[in-house]
Amino acid sequence: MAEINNFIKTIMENDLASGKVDKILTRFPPEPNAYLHIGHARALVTNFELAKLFNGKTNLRFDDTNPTKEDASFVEAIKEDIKWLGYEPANVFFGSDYFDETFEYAIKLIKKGLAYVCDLSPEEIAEYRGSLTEPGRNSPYRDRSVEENLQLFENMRKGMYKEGEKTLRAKIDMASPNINLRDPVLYRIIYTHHHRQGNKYCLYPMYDFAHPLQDAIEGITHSLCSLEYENHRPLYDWVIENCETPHRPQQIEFGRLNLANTILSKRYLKELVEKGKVKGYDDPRMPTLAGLRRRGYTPEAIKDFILATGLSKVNSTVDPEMLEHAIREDLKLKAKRIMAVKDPLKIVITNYPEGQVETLKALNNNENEELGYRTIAFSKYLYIEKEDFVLQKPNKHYKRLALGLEVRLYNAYFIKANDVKYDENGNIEEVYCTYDPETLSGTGFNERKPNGTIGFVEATTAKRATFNLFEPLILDDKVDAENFLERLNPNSWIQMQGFVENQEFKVEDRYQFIRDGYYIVDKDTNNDNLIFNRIVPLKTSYK
RNA sequence: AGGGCCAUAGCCAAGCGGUAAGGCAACGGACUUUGACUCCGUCAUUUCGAUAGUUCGAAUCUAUCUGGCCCUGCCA
Repeated sequence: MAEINNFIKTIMENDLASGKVDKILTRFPPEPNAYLHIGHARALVTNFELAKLFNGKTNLRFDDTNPTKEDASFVEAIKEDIKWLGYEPANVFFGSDYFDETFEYAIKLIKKGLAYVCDLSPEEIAEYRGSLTEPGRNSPYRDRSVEENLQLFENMRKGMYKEGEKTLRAKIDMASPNINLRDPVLYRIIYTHHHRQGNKYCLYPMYDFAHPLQDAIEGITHSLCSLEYENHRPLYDWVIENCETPHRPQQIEFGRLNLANTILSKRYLKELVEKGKVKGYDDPRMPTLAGLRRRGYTPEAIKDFILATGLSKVNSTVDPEMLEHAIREDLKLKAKRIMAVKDPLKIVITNYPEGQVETLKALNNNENEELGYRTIAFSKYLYIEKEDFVLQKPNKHYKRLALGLEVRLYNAYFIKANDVKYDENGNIEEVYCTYDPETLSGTGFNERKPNGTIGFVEATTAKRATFNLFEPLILDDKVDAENFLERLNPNSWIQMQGFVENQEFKVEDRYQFIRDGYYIVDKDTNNDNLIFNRIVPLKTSYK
């Protein structure tokens, strides 16, 4: 696996060396309101790998402070993705389990005169906040006494007010150039059933108040988050400072990861699913971890990809080629090479005895002999890929079959194409070839060079199979989120019916089909319905 | 425009005052029972967004400028 090296690692090294911290404790804090996607994998892998590097630990913490957006089903999906990647959180916590403790800290702020109950409506709060260029004005409720605030806050907790009627606000600075510091709301009233707490609370802390406290309570040393929270760090620090938490975590921001030509935002992934443009969050075309898993990506490939792309203080848009490279690299030595024909063309070996089926020994992976051998069939009747035959060699770079040319059938013999038979529509129906028994693979035959090597399957023993090929959902270079639905690739899922050699296939086994790509046996596969999903095509370079 | 952050090749990304790592992609070539893999080679020196300065020496320090991202939810 690639080595982890980034500015956060340096910060941790320094903090450890200076004695600022004596162990590393990170946390991965998803809000349970969406499926994890490849972009989230950066935060996930970074938090776990960095902690692991320093023999530290990582907590999984569901940031569930807004019951109107969250759902328990996402909790399970997120847990499963993390487990799939091979990470085991030291603890699984829920931000909402700290509500009582968080509440006590709010009381403390009120007593210190640093928080007050405000009766302004949402519109009024916005108006009083000022603008980017103009300072805000103090709320008329800013100077309520500590006693009155305490009483009102208690009433809020008891459910004596309607939603939106009152908030608890921090008393900081309405003239701050950082708008997050203009008396931010700490608590709001919400009467919605919470996925974990039920109807126990009607008072919910805002992210800006809850998050630093959650980090402090758990003893998080380095709280990693994305760039857009940089403006919130002064508030994060204010909360930690003024709540006088025993432990003081530090927030560090890094750039988000995007994939070129891929839409990653929650809102749009949700739209794809809800409008039926894909078959669900685990549709193999989706950039979700569930989708990539279904597609056949391995956890190792995902992790390698994340580490290979690194991270810095810029939001990066990485070329999907890098992800594809990671999965090819991982499967290279692991996947057996077998033969399949997605679009069959029948071959008749005219000098091969009718009715005879020969068994040949084939190496499972020419780069890794440990994967052993299997047997494949050969006879007078074979299938090859339609695109591997043309009547006449089109150019000197063409390395496949044509009339008068000889090619090697992978794992088998040289065959030479002599004639073709057309059907009533004028399409090529069969190709008549002769084979040379001297040229069997593995015998070291070296008298002449064939015009390339192609795959084949023996026709009488072959298994029928369905091949699913996937193209990016969106092909444009610039993904305009506003009207992406209209520009979805109509051919993003291509299905082909063909044949594979006669082997036993288990669900989720991965193979390399010679001269084509890496495939996984789909979970819907059964005895009479073999389904292969193409994980990624092989690299090709036609000249 | 008030504030914050960022800027190194087509895409990522090291570098932290001593003379531009690495990966992906691309391009030559060798090898080959996969046009794959592997191997060899090329790929920033009017060079680190631009300009000016400090210094024996600057991608690294300073100033100014330019460009990009984020911030006016009782979202996270």
